[in-house]
Amino acid sequence: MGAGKTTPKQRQRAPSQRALENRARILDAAEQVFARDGFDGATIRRIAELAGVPLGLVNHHMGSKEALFQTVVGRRAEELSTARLDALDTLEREDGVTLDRLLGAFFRPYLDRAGADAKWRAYARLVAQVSADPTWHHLSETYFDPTARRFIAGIARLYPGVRTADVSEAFVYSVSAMLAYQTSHWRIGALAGDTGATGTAEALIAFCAAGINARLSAAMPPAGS
Amino acid sequence: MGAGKTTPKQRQRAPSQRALENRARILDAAEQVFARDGFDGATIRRIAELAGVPLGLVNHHMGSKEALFQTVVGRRAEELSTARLDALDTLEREDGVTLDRLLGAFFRPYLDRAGADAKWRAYARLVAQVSADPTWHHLSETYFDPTARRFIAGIARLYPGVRTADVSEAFVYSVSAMLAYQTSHWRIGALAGDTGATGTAEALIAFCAAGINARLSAAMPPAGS
DNA sequence: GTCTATATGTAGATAGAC
DNA sequence: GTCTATCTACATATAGAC
Repeated sequence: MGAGKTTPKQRQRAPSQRALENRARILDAAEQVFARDGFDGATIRRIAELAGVPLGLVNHHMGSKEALFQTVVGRRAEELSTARLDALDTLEREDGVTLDRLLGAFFRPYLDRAGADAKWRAYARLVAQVSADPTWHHLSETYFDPTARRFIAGIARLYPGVRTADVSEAFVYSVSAMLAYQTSHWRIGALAGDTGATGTAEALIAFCAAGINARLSAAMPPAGS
Repeated sequence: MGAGKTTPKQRQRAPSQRALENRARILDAAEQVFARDGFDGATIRRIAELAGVPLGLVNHHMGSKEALFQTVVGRRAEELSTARLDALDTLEREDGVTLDRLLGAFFRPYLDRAGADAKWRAYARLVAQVSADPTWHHLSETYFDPTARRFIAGIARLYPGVRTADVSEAFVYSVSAMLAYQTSHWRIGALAGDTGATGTAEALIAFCAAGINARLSAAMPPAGS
């Protein structure tokens, strides 16, 4: 196996800084295009064009369109899950779990990032697509469900005797509200004549905490009876 | 202009019962395919195949793919808006407006139909697509916003002095919760280990009414301050 | 009104030069 | 590793026979 002359131990492949840069540019561009046009509406050509790389590089670095989508989603989902679980761990370690704080631990890692970075705002549209489309259920299972189950269990502990299905329902309502603000704030503006700013973390937490509490506190009869 | 022999006054076009049937079958098939695959993922070919009509008939009867989508959405949206506004009119005429009843007037016309008919369940996925995608904002403006504004005004009247933007925000959260149940109940099942039934109208109203009340009652400082 | 055949464009993916 | 040229498939839409 011929050793390189200038860099002795470089047996197989050099990372090549340009390759890494191109990879990152493709991921960023794909995120933007997938968020705007949806998975089916997006084209590899637009992604390559926006990234400023030749068309062939996209498939070369990322594989199929579907694999690229999963990579794009997974990259941010993993950062987010880590932050959320860290916040939850801290709460539980300090024995300070309340519904408000628990929702804050789930919402704020995303809302903080979305407030500061347009790339994270685009990510909400990706998640909304995955959540609404059973085709992507394996992505939900891999990236979202394990974290969601920890928070659902945390909420259930606050309401002894409650059914997990009811907690899951209320939790999905809450997540949908968070996503709805990110994906539909253009519609909120259209519906409201005034221009008051909306969408603070506090407003969202107030809405969801009250909703969850009402849904789980009430002696609501099982749906079937 | 030769008059027909057998049917004298048939100057321009007969409705032709088969044509009407084909039109209806195409609309139903389109609704199903658009709901399952999304606008971009759907193909005219699948729609024609599912409807059992030749490919050319779809464009002939419905025009472009985009026009077909709008027809599909509009058909149900108009029935729904009528039912919702009727219920609201009745409430206001009888001076019996409460937040719970108002949400019931908005939610029940849809939930009743969705509970009885799979076609209405598919419609939720169409609405979710329209709501999440600014590309379709003209559809929202035409079919959804006028009705939504009436309900937002009704809620605002219950909370004197509240900002319309805040009511709109809480209303969009609520609608998203309704849509989320229809589009993501597969995920609720996956998240909950148990199999308890969920998704009653009462559960949804309890969640949203409490959330809206908390969001609008609290002396929440404007987001900017 | 109904249906077949096809025009025209564009998609994802890849083979092979550099 | 990078990039160009291209293969193959399938999309919407329509022209024109019946």
